[in-house]
Amino acid sequence: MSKTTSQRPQSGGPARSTAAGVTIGKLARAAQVGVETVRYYQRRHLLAVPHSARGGVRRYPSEMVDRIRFIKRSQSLGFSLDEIRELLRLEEGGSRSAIRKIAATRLTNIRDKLAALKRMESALADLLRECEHANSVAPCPIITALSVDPQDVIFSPNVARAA
Amino acid sequence: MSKTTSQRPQSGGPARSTAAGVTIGKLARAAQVGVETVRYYQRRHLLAVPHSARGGVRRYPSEMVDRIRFIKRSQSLGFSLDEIRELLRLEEGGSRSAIRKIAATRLTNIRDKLAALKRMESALADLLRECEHANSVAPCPIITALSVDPQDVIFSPNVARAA
DNA sequence: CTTGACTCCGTACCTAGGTACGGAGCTTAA
DNA sequence: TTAAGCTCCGTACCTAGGTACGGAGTCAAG
Repeated sequence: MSKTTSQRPQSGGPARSTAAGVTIGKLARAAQVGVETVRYYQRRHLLAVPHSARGGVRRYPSEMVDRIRFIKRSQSLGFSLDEIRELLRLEEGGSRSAIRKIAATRLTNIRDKLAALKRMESALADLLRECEHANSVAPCPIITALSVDPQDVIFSPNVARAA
Repeated sequence: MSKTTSQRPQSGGPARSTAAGVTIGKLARAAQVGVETVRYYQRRHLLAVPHSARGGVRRYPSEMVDRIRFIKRSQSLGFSLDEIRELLRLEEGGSRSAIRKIAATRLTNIRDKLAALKRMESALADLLRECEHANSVAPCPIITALSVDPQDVIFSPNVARAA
């Protein structure tokens, strides 16, 4: 549809010719990402750079939209771009166990972060509750806890900034 | 204690004189951070830079160790350096409500992250379980889910990379 | 008075995942 | 043919919280 100029929602302009495939701008719009993001994925080797057909403007197969969506969905599950590159490599025909291994590693990492965040959440919630119920002349319990408190209770060291 | 050279555990060297206070290296060691980290906190205005007593080497009051520990404990509860700067400013005499507001904001943020991580965790755990129980000839359920799946179920968009 | 350890200061680098800029060239509608 | 709008490519910038480097100065002990 819309080979000629008939309706085109997003900022129309010259972007197609008779050649097969779409230009990078159209690809990016279709995948709901920025052109710069597509180029970034190319630099990170998540997307191939098609051979430019003499002259310079490259044409992308429309399946590449699916590949970008794959990337985005994978990110939403917490995978890093490096992991997603592996997943894409394994996508067709790769061993299930390799895929599971990547997923399992990421799952462990997510659970670690979850545990760290839960500790923060409960410590902070406790302090906040304490502060709301403490009498007004006493020093703020939040500040007090942060000020000296060598007691563990609050945290095990170096759990906050774990990747 | 230990005004003279009597025992010094960590890599001795010239670091004190008759002047009051400690040098940056001693301060950093006492607070369990790197010298560069102390300087970084100075640049970020979490720590004051003492006037250098003619000649160049600055002397730090030992209370500054407590200040650095305050920063570290605050970080372990999830506060950003900007927030910690505020907390330090409010530490003595600041309004409790201002302190509570900072803590409450951070708590909300932590809970948001927690919710996002939980969604990731359960989606990923489900897929992994599915994959382990699926028969071997079928395509990997993880890949399948990432490949097309326009159905929501897995995620609400843009929840992954929230700050 | 030399030597070694430290300090001072500015600057660059790191992770992760992009975003932004800018000049040059291509494409196509008018 | 010209102008708009795109593409190409390299490079710099962003967040957050540091870490690393390197030259010059200082300080104290031997």
